[in-house]
Amino acid sequence: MSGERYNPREMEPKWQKVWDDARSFVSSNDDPREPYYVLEMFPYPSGRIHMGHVRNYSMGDVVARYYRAKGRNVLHPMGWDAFGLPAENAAIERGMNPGIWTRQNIEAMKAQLKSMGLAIDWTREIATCEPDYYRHQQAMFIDMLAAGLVTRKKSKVNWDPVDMTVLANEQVIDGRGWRSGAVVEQRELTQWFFKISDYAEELLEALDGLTEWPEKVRIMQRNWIGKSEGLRLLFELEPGQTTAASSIEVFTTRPDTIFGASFIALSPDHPLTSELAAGNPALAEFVAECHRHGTATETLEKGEKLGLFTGLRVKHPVIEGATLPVYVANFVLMDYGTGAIFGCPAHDQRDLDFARKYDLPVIPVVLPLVHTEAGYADADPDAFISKMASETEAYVGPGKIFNSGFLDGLEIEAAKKAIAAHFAARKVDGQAQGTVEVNYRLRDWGLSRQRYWGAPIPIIHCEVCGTIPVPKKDLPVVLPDDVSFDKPGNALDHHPSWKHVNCPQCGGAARRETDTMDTFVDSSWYFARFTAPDADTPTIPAIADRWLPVDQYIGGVEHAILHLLYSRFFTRAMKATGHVGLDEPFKGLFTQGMVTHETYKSPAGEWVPPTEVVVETNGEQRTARHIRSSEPIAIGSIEKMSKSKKNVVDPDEIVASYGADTARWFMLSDSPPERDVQWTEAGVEGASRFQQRVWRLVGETIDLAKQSSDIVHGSDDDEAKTLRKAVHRAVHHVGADIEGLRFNRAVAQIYELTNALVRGAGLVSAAPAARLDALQQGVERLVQLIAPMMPHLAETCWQALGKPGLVTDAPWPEVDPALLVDDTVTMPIQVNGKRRGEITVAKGTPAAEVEKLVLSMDEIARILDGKAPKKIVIVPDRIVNVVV
RNA sequence: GCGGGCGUGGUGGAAUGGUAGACACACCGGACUUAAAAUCCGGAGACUGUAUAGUCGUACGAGUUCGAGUCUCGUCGCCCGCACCA
Repeated sequence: MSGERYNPREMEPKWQKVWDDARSFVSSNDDPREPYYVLEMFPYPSGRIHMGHVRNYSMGDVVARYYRAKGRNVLHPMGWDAFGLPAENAAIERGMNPGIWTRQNIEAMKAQLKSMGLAIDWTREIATCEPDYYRHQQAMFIDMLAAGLVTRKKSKVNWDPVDMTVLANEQVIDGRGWRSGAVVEQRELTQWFFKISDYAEELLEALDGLTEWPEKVRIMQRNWIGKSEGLRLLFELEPGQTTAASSIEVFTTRPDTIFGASFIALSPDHPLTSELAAGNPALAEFVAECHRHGTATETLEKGEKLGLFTGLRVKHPVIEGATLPVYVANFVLMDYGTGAIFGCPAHDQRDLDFARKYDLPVIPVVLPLVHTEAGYADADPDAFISKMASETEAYVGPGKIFNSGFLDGLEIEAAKKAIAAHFAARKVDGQAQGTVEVNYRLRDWGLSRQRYWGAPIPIIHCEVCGTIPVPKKDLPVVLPDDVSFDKPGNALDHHPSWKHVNCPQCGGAARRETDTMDTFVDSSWYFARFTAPDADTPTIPAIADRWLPVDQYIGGVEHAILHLLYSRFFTRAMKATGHVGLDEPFKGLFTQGMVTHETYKSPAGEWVPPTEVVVETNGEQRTARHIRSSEPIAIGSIEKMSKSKKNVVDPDEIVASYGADTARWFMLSDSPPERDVQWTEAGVEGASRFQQRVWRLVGETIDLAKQSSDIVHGSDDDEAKTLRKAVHRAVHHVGADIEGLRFNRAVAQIYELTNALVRGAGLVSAAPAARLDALQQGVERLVQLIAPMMPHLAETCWQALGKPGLVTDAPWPEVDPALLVDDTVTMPIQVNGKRRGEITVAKGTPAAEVEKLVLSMDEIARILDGKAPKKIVIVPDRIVNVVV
């Protein structure tokens, strides 16, 4: 049988059918074995899989197949994140119904995924656009509403005045609508929110427990939640002003710099600003100006600070008789803190920029430490004050408070405490002037989308009864199929009859909510639905709790914040409403890198796809030309595969020409999985060659066994022993590397083992009785090691070797610990830290004996040249270092 | 600006503080072949014209250590995330 090439095109569909028929990857909720849940982020059904999917699902599949072999009850499901804008765009551009378009895409992508030979339990497949899925989401929304986890409030949206539609943030490009090009306006709509901010502290604290998450993702979430501790502080208005208000409340994290305050600034959206603008045309114009610039990126990037004096003045809270001017400033945000600040220019960069522009006082109150010959010392106050008088950089470092009355001499933290106590004891408008407060950057999660293709929010608006949830017995609220997209705006809203219903409470005429849910809601619980995909309730809590949390979740970093944070919140909300019994959905998280490719450009400057380019290597030189026209092609930089740069490689074509195993193997080899991988023709060729190499090795082994069918196996000779050791080492390391998701290292181990086995096969004929058994066993183990990565090849080899059953069902090989250790060890010998030789001794040789041996060595004596060693460091079994 | 990460041969990358460059790709040489492909064997960090020898070498500069790619400090460069959050 040797000499015959392995044909993946023939074998891959064959084995896929065998696994299907045997229901190999269907997992049972009743299986008593220890569960293991591995999940890759489910795809949006765009219609075609891309190399990023291949990489993502290859990794998950290795984990799934490995833990199956280790005897765990593995859950490895797949579904579709099927709601979202592209379906509506297809409807508008091609006149296709979003549902039909989406379901066609799902079928096409499913076929592609199946051709990869993934160990997926397809019986649990779910698509978020199906009423069977979103009815449960609607039910949970109602539960969460009842539990006080949902609220309704006004919020701004991006409004495209030409298309008459609400735009998502990513549809706003440089302040204009992506389709119409019209300048986008901000409009206020009443929308639904999940009260995720109520969980800010808990979501923050629980991050510490997610030890199997990348540190990077945890930091990103921590920053996103953005906890800060500060003081709410009331500033009394001077009497006789143009407003009825008597005070302004600000939030600050630097109350210690209060003696350095030189102005108050209000957000353009502050209620007091609106009140004042009503009687002040210049201010009204300024506020309008700020709104126009609000979305324009140039303003943000330049960061120009603009403000307008309101004419109001407040009393300085700690300097008797002093007052501060009140400005409206473009850089003050309404939705953080109180929408008003006090400015201390000396110690805040923004405030300093503002002060320089409007010529406001700069009063230093924190004295930095300076480095002197004697060490660190306080800076000279007068010198610092005169330096700051013309300085353009604020001092934000540590130091001692000065220039600040009763705070003088305190460190910053102590001063914060002292000033907080001071203001807590004083009263303004009958309340404490200052209150310590913790603030979070995290806002509530607005889930309303003015879109057709999403899960309907199950609410009915009644003129009489108000906002009424749809009774659970009436769920699901199903999207109508007969919609048209010829009018701009929300097709659901335009539907002639859908929204007209009777109020479930009073029976009178009422109106359905026509907003649908953010698709992030869909993806915030699908992992739980997989545990009981046919249940009549959203979950079966006992079953969900047995599988969850997901042991290993794998996906792109682009979801590091929103999807993962929302899922963490939603799991808590599901717990609060009795749908699961746990807080954290994902125990282990892994974020894989992107797939990149070289870019190519024609002389005309157009991007050229790799399929139309021939790359030629001439020594060190690489040149490219067009496959048809032969015109020279410029080889450009390596970029993430994207349609716009045309540097994409279609997985279908790779599977058709090289087979799924080759694509999978290449995705796993070489590059560490968390880093970007570069797709290269040479790399794929190499993967394909390795596949053939394994196949030849198997064939050769079978031939050797046939030729030696009459020999009696004797005991191992040294070659056989060496081979067995190599095998056990490889089994050990590959297992550990897969568990640690170091697939590239697992691959390297397998290469090494293959090299050893090929060499071993060449040595069998000389002594078959002593060596054949070791080879055969080694090749069998090799097949098992590659099975999680190249499962089709592995099955073919397994069968050829005459092994019963499927390698997919074979238990992971056991490691004999005795074969992992050598009885001798080679220790390098260093002289003054430089390697000068080595010595091979029995393992565990005592240091004293090693020292004697080393000093008696000629080469060492030569290097020492008669000098006596000052010290000899010996780490047993590791290294010798002679210090002269 | 703030936060995080990274910097190792021609390339992707290995290396619990202990022999730097495993493994692979590309390259070069040889074998087989009429020839090519495929395959097999071998070479290879740089420099010292030779190499069983030596020197240098993990972005750069210091430091800790018997010993540093790995730890500490500083500099430079690249990448990512957040970005007027008071």
